[in-house]
Amino acid sequence: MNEIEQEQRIYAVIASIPRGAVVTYGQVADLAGMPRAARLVGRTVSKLPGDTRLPWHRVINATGKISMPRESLGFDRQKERLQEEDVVVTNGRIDLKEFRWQP
DNA sequence: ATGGTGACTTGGC
DNA sequence: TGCCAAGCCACCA
Repeated sequence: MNEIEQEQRIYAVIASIPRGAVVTYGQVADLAGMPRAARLVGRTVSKLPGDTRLPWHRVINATGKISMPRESLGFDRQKERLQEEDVVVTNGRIDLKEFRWQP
């Protein structure tokens, strides 16, 4: 599959994440049929246009943390969006046991 | 070609 | 929990 096709798959997976739930980059990769491509997912997400409708904020890393510097603008943006949909974020961390989405 | 760099993950201590 | 080393994928200087 080509680049665009990979992006489309990743977008589709992210778009399917229900409100109030989160998934890890690796999980997105798996669901998109691209195991071990977590980094690709991270890179793809980082290049999303600022006005995208995709719920990219529901994607976090395997340790349950927001993958961005705590002081960054993006960090705050993601945190706000998550809390807005009742996802508990403490110290940039989310409890995967409770909020991880399992299709 | 070659080494460095991420919005990553896993295993070990 | 936290830090590290390796493995991993795509990109770029």
